[in-house]
Amino acid sequence: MALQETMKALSNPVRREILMMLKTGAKPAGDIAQYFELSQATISAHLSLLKHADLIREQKYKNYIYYELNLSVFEEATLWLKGLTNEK
Amino acid sequence: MALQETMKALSNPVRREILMMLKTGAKPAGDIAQYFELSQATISAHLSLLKHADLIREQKYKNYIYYELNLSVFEEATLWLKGLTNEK
DNA sequence: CATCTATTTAGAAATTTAACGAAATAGATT
DNA sequence: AATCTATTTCGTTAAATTTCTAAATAGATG
Repeated sequence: MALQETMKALSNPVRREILMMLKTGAKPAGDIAQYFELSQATISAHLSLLKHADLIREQKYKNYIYYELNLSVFEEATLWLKGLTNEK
Repeated sequence: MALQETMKALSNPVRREILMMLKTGAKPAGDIAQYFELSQATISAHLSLLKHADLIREQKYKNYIYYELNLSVFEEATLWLKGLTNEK
């Protein structure tokens, strides 16, 4: 089930912050890494996980790999939470 | 930050299922444990984590400890997701 | 085509998480 | 008070996660 991957991906604060960064638009991996006090490799691993969870997509341009939000997949997580809080 | 605890708690499938179980009303720990093929001790640990994340509350009655959803805290998680999906 | 540059992959260490059985606790019930 | 019952706590183990450095790759650029 995809929900598990989504929730797992969202459970890490670095990954959540990456997602927040991408709210304002696609960014190359290097820009993202620079923002954190973590190695490029570590950020790359987080990006890979987010990508596998389908929360972000990559798009190559020139020498760079731009990452951008894939909003549609958040729906499922939102719905799960709603299902809990709403209807009786 | 509370969001971290909330997200961490929600990242585990057993804990999410426990929350779903509690949708229909408060249940004693034993009833919850019986539903899973996991030891009482393991379920107790999950309940403890959910309690610390403030997603559930306990309520003692007779010999039992009933657990129930504490819906208000889900709001924060919902809002975080909304903040991501809604307007830039 | 040789070499930068951006990024990923590999391998390893440290930490966290999830699980168990056994022992402890706390509250009813007899 | 003694005992039963529901649940937690303890100590341990196995697996997963997060991080690092170093090496590999893949595309531009000169």
